[in-house]
Amino acid sequence: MAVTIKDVAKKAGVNASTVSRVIKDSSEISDKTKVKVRKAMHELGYRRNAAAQILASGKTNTIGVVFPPVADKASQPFFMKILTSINETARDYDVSIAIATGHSAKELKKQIELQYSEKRVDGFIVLYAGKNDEVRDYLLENKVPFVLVGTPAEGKNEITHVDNDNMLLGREAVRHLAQLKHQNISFVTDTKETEVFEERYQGFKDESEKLGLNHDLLFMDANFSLRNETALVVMDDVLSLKVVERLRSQGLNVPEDVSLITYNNSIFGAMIHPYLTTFDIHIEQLGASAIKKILDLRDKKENLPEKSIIPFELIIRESTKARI
Amino acid sequence: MAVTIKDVAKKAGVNASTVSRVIKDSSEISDKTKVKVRKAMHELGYRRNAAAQILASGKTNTIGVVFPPVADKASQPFFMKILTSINETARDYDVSIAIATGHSAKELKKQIELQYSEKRVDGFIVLYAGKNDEVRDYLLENKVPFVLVGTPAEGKNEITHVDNDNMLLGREAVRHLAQLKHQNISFVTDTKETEVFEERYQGFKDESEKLGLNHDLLFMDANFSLRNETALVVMDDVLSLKVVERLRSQGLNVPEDVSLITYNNSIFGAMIHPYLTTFDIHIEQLGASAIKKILDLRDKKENLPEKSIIPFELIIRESTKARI
DNA sequence: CTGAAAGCGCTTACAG
DNA sequence: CTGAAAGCGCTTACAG
Repeated sequence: MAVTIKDVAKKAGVNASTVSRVIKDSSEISDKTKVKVRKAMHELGYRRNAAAQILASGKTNTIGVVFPPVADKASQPFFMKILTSINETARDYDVSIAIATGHSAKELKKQIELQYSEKRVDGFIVLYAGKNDEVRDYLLENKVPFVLVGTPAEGKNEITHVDNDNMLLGREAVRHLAQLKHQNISFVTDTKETEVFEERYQGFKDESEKLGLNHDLLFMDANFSLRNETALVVMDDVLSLKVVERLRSQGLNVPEDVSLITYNNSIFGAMIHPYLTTFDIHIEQLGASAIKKILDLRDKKENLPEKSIIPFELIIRESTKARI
Repeated sequence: MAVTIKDVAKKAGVNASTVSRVIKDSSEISDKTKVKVRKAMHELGYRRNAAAQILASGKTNTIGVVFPPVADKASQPFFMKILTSINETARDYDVSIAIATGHSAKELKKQIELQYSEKRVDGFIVLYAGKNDEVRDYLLENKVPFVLVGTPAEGKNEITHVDNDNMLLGREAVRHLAQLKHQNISFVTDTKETEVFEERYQGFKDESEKLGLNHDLLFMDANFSLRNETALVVMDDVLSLKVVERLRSQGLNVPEDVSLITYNNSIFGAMIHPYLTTFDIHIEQLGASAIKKILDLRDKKENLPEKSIIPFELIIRESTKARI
């Protein structure tokens, strides 16, 4: 039915193995033959059969992307954005993307175990870095190639991961606020479970102390309220929307009464006023770097785990303002 | 290396073809043999090789999901949510998901053309329904099985699609507002290009006229402002965030001065006050239904295109209020 | 530089 | 109900 390598071979007057070599642009084949074969491929509209190639070569050329086992992936633009970037970079390397989603780590583990054992994927990109994660344990134990986007709580040294410099991100936020003359600042989070939080908060603390600022940690829940802060560093811009609204309900306006700086530069930071001062963490680059890393790992170009640090960028908008 | 069908066959004392039949639970095989073979599979930890199965059977058992060619997929929780639901339903049918993303229809088309011609997917679920879409033209012309989530502007009769009843959604919004005694209402949108808009707006108009209400259409741009409206119907809850904020900047509060009802019931409708009165469009069901349809199409269980209508549900929260 | 052959791990008519 | 054989469309040592 479909045009195969054999049809091309016959038309070009060569052996099928030669066609195969031309497809992968083998340096063994003469240019003359290549031209001839390519012409035949083109005329016949040849397309390789992915399954046949995978079966014969043992390489799937597809990478699994693992989403976190939580219900609200949809509320964080991060995930859709990095998926897009991963998919688009993958295409440049001629690899496909499979996805794994689930409501629990157990479900996820089952899914990736299946994908890997049925030889559907060569490895994984894991989009979250929780503690004691069943998925990561499985991958590690079975020596499945994977890279983490984020920073693992344990095993930093055994796991290839790509992330921003979260400590520095914490420090830079403080520095921006200090430049604006703020002296009483707090860090606001809605989770203390993640490594991202810990690192950013650590950076926040270190720099605050270095600069001699009063600082504190605030948890965003029903009891959220300020003491004497004039500025806040908030974990992400979706959370910031809530914080801004809560402050307003307490009679405090951003940035007139309190400045706010946050992270991620998602669309939600520039949707309603005050537009948020935020750090762009370069999600496209995180995704692109992750796919490159996993391919290197698979091809054993890199054997040692390493951390890739993606630069960030401060976007100054309306939510931060000099204290007068 | 890995355990194959042959290993299982040898261990169970049967022929490889018998093992293959047991795997697909063929009714031809005796229960006795099935038990015996399954025991062997289990003891050896057998896993099928996906590529081999695809090559031999000609069925890929994977479906491509096509995202819209726009930059801001990430701002609409819809996409991540339906992707999750599609993936999870797909798993129940033992099918995998591939994705296609791109910045233009041309890019997308190239991608799906590749996926289909390399026999990586059996068909597609298309997540958008713009007019004059290159992707859809390609699918139609080449008789590639696909289902649309949404309603196509043209070819409603030739394309299997799943959607809510958008006309009814428009009418019901008006009805809710009418019950609350509002008489001057407007429909707010930021796009007039989509079929969803047209249908919801049509329903809005029809019902308004039927009930004798004053109605109008407002475009959300820099000039956005109300006339004498006391209530609005807004295209989605992310847009509603902007509308609420814009009104506030004009001295109008929701719901005290103007009521607002919207669609989608995303997380953003219940994140900051006023929590939005909204229609839940049952995205999980849209996704689940889409995957079932495409599999039926592939297996020719359904030959005729059909529209599946997914029910919706009104969630009353803070943004609508009786006029006094 | 190229060909002939074996093999990847399944499925599926065909035969009995 | 089960087996033997051919075949799906590639890749890759091996040989020359």
